[in-house]
Amino acid sequence: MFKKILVSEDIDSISFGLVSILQKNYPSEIRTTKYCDDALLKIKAALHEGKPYDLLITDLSFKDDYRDVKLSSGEELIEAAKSEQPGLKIIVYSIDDKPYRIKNLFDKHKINAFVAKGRDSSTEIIEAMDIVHDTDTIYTSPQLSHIARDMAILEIDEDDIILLKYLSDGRTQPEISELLKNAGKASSSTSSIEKRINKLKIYFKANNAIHLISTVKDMGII
Amino acid sequence: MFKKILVSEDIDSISFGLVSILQKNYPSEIRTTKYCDDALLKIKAALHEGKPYDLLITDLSFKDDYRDVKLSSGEELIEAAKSEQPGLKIIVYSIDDKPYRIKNLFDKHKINAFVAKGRDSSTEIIEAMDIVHDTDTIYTSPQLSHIARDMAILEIDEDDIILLKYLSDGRTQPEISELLKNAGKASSSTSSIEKRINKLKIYFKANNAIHLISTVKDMGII
DNA sequence: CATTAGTTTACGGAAACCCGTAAGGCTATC
DNA sequence: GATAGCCTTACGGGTTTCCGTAAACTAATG
Repeated sequence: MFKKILVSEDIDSISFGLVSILQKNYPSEIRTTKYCDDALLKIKAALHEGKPYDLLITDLSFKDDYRDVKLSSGEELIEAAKSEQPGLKIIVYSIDDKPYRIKNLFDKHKINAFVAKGRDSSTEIIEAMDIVHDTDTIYTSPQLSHIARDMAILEIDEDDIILLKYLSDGRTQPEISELLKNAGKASSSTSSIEKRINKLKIYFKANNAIHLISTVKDMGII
Repeated sequence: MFKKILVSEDIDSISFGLVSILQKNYPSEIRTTKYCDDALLKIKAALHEGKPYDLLITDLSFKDDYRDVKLSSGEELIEAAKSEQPGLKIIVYSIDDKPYRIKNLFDKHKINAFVAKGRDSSTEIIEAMDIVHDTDTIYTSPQLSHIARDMAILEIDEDDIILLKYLSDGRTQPEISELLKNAGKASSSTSSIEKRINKLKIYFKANNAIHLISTVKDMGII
């Protein structure tokens, strides 16, 4: 059983509800933070005291407000936390159920579970905690199981993402070519860019570039 | 003070947290639902019994799942609820802080308050409830006050929205022209469509159509 | 009815995008 | 080092979009 849990979630009602759910099920020590920076500080401090957290439950998106923050997203917090305390188990609790982001979380950030905010998230959180604690198996909410399938065929890379972002920023293809050349990227000719866009249009079944950007934005890829 | 409150929110942890906050402050009768359809049924039933709800607190977006639903969004629930019980006070509690949607909620759906899910939403909910109960003033979360300003200059109409949706669906301008003609819309020539797109590009400071669609999607207009 | 103002449509050239084909370059293998 | 396969780049012509200008239409006014 987890002894010391940190909850990182900015929306007060969610944080409140989440803590209630946890307390109802486990006699753990639970701390909450509303900012990623604070979460990292707490993790560091606990590590220093020799009483480290053994589980981090975090959201992905945090609202901007008046405060200047170093870590502005769950991804950044996870990366920072892992480099401080590599063994820390991490459960992401988020509304964002876009295949690409979830895939990234498991592949790059080595999170242990992804629980989607939803009608049954309280039971899923508990399930996830049990599995993550006892085994090295990863956990995802049942309704996201289809994503495992999507993930397999999701073969778009960093460069694709960059290109899509340039397009969505209103750059023309010659402009993008220049930008990529200056960034020292390979295959930066207008021709290659055309080809890449074409590949993406086929992949996402888009009629034209506008449709493509619309689609990838809906999917949360950019 | 509100005597009978209905909370319509699909994510269990939020619903749980919200109810705790309400109970801590008011001795009201509180019911919760995870589906808009159920919320409407509860409102109808209470009305029939002669013990109607006097406040509805609802989210805007609800997750799809296995259940077939008639009302799939908060907007639809609000419209249905208002037609059943015009006097019902409504507070929207949502993460979606896009000017256009909020403007619509106040203008078309005559909601009484909009509280943004955030770090201080528990106090804001209480504030909103006090104001909405005692007066006919509308309430919005303080951090959204800038939206009142944005709202004033937000002069895009239904036809603009339709056009933007067609564009984001990958239609060409001649195709859109045909579609609008068939729908019996005025100013449906390719020329007029060009002109309208151009107006929108200027308005949203977009370099090209891709950029335009990207921008309006970010703003939650479509 | 003539004039004016505002809106819608038409048109044409320039720019950007789309799409197929082909040439050039790199690597691996025999 | 010749060959084949793969990736990148180049090029050309067709389509779509972009943008300015002008014509046609509508409605209101004197």
